Amino acid sequence: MKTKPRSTRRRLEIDLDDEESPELQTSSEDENDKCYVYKEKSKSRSQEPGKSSNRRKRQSSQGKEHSVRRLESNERERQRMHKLNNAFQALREVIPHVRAEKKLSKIETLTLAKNYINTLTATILNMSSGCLPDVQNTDSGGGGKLYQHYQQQHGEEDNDEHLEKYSTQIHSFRQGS
DNA sequence: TAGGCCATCTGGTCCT
DNA sequence: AGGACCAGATGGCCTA
Repeated sequence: MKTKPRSTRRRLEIDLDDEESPELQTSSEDENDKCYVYKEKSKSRSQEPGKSSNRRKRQSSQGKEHSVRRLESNERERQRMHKLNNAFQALREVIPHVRAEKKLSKIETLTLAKNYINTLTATILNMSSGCLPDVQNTDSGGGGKLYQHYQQQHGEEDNDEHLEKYSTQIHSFRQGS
């Protein structure tokens, strides 16, 4: 269980008057929700040959303006990631799975979703086999296009394989892999 | 304690 | 030009 909201876990607090101390410091104000002060991260990247000095020069020449833009950019990136996480959550809610007491990870969510879609597609094709609409005369999609697309993606695979695969996967997640 | 998962920061690149 | 997107880095939390 995650006891602490992660959204407020770390925040950049750039001291606009001090740009020359590349180090990580902890704020002692709140021990329960530590707020880290990142002066400069990603050392390995900034030490790439030919790049480090340019970045340093640019930052010191533009100083505060750069820092302000960085903060705005960080905020937008957080919002973007929050949207992405909301989408993951929405996906989790529509995927049937057995491990309801534990949240699916992102990779589990994507993998299950893919196999769930395959299973549904296979089921639909099984149900509609023998009465597929004429592909040539339909331009609005429907079973024909679905069938075409499915065949392109899966060739001659047995439809039942997907149900079996999905079912197996659900059980492996159940066992907490 | 190691490993998995995650949030956040960051600089580069793409797109509008 | 500025925002969106991406991938790498980092460090915190949790569980086996």
